[in-house]
Amino acid sequence: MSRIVLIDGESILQKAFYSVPMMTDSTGFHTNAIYGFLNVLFKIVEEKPEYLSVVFESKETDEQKASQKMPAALCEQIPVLKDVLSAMKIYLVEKAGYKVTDLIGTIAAHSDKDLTVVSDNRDFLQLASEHVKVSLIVTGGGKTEFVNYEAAPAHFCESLVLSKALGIGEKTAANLLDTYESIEELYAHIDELPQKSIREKLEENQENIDSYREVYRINSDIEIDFSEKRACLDTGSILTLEADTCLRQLSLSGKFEQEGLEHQTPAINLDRDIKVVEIGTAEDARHAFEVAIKAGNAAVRIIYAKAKDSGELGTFANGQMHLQVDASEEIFGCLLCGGSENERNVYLIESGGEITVSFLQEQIEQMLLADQMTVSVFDVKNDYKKMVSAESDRALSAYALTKNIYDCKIAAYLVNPLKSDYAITDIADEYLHIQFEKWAEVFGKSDPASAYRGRRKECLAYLAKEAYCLYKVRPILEAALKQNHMEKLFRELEMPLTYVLFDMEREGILVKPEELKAYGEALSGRIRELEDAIHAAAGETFNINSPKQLGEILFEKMKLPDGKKTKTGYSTAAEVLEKLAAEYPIVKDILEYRGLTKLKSTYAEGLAAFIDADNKIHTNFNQTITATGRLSSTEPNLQNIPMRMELGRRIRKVFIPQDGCIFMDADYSQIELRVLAHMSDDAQLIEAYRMDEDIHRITASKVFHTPFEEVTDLQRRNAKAVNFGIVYGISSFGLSQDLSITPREAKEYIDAYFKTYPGIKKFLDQMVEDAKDKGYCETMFGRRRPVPELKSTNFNQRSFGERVAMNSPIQGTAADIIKYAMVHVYDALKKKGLKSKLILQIHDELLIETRSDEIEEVRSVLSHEMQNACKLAVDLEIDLHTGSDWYEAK
DNA sequence: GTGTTCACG
DNA sequence: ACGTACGTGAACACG
Repeated sequence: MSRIVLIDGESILQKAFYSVPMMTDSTGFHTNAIYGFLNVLFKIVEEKPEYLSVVFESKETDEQKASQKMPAALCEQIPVLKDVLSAMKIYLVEKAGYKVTDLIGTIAAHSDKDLTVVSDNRDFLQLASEHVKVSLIVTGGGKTEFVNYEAAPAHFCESLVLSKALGIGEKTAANLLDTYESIEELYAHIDELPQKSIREKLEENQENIDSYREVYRINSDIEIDFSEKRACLDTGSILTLEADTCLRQLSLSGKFEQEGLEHQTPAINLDRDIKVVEIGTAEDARHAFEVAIKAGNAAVRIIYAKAKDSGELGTFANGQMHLQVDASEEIFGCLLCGGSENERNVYLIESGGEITVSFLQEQIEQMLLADQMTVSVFDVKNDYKKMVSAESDRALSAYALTKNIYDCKIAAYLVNPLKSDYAITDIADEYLHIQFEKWAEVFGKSDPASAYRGRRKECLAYLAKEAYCLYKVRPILEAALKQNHMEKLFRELEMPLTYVLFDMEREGILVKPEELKAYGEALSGRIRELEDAIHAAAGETFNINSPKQLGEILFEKMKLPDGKKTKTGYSTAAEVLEKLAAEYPIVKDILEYRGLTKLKSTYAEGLAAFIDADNKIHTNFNQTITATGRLSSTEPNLQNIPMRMELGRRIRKVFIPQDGCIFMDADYSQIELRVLAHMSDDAQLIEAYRMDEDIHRITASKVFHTPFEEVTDLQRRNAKAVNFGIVYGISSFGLSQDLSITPREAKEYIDAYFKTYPGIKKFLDQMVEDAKDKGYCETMFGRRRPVPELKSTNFNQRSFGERVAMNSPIQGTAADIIKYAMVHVYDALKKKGLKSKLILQIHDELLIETRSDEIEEVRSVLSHEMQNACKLAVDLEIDLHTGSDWYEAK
């Protein structure tokens, strides 16, 4: 017997809210109503109804709050419940502007199946009939039960209207109607009524009766598409992995023990079940992509390597170098999951024969740019080279190029930026509960291209497993991002940015290898001198680079007054040595030696090792490393090229633009402090920025009660240090270290600062409180960082958590802003057809290799997009310079 | 692999 | 009574 169950969403949720004790997830989000609702739902599901749907009045949350005085703690649970239900693949019905009663009434009137309406609203009894069962929820004593009605009680509609209109009890109304049969009859015999009060009420409200009839009548003539097919319920799969992920985030996982609700265990053995299906003809390949596009959803893993080519050098027997040219073909293939009926059959489409490299690239690109498509990938920045044609690269914005791409690595990072690793195996384990061997466990250190050369089959089988996992995990990550309201950040910022970074890396930065070499050699002489002097002063030769040996020499043999200790011994950090430098020449030499060897090994020699055949350095920008949302740069790190000291700064002279170009460099002026001014809405700090004067001097003037013109250098320096400290999550000890003053004095500065800018104090306290409450802090754009340290019982850990809660929203918002600027600058340059290229980002700074004939256009794009990356209460100012090398442009 | 140091924002 | 400024990456020494 097939029956449609319709659940009145709001009324059940509301009932649950008031009958289940308050509970929250780890972030402080209220979950009691959701929990109660799901208990009801699962109870219904246990009965294995064939069709089930939850009906909501789709009101805006704000509207709800206003119109029904709904508590915020309940309101906030509604959208989340809807997400959970969607994840369970339960059919949600809602139509703006209509009451649930009317929606359900309409569905009931138009269905030829029997219905059950589950609600807390007695009004539904009007519908009760042979075909419509009304199930009213009754809670009490921790139990939830349903009272079923298969027929409306006698005179139900009339007594409902009467009781509402007169404000009398339903019982009283029903008794009256038992006697007089209808409201009209009642009025006809009004004089016979014994109670004076009832008579009066009847007389007063005679005109209202019809309007009450209207209000309580259940309409059945709404235009609504109710799809029985979509309501069809597969009870076995209610607890999908998406749903499980949602419930885990709500700390509700495992709280339901109803039968038939076992987790949908991925009864899958990747090695046994995932099959690589080789596609041999262009026609089959085309078909596979067509199927994927039609499904609107697929996952791909790309394998690509150039054959041994011009890059690799061989050696003749006589020692002469030569280019080793290997005739072997280009390796290019893709593993496509979602292009077949059975997702466990992963297609291998490999170049060869009639499947040419360019054909395959075209097919992939077509899928990438199709309408209504989602392509699940992993670390897509590495794949663009083969996924996007030169034409599209030239013509399309980063946003357009990435609109269909779903990079699971980026998504997993946004869900939780604190992980040390975002390998596919980690993601599969966490979100799919699927375990398989890490790449390195199978193939060691060899990259996919060389693994392919030696162990083709195994390599492809591994990539197929990855493709399958990406296919399965995408909806789960999507649900998690949706729940965290991070879809926009993902779609409109991080995904387009993947393409911007790809292009920056591909472009690289040109260097002058000979000058870099000369720079290193120039250091060597002085380094040797210092080495000799230090050894002579110590009376023995030792390794100056060994903190252990150096500590022993200085503090034991030479008996210098020891300062700080580290876990392993004496600290020889610059901070300690600087205090001794004035008195002991050897220490001064050591500091100079340290500085010079740092420049030589890390920069002169370190950078030289990364110069490619094109005389360029192609750094790697990592988008999934930092806890705050910043980028990081590796192999080599081009975000820490010396700047503060003149000698080191000269290294920047070896970074040069290509022929016909200059460098244009722009950096935000105190972006973090401006973000703080905006986020805190502190009137004083905002005003200070509107004055358009030296912010540190203004701060000094205000904090030390000194006229602006009379602020001393020391006062300004102190104010500047406090400004920095504030952004880091100030502590008196930290500030005292920085300024070499006592923590007592530091505290006085801080107190004076907060007195000057009371809004800042309030804001920072609020940030900590919010983070303690919710378990995470967030940026203006909704980027989150969990702060588990706040729960620590260890004072230091907890203090650290508090500083993180103050710093991360600021540093992270600044990171979001420059990322937006990058995407906008990139797209604007492309839209204007300019050939100048964004090549570096250094946290608050962008470097553009600017064609000499585009200087003014680029200047205008760069400054406009950086200054207008977002709207703040204060202006975003930049300093912009040009030059013929990076030293000059900065 | 971990700790120390130091380059940057 | 704790012992710190926030965020990174690379080189080097050492177990």
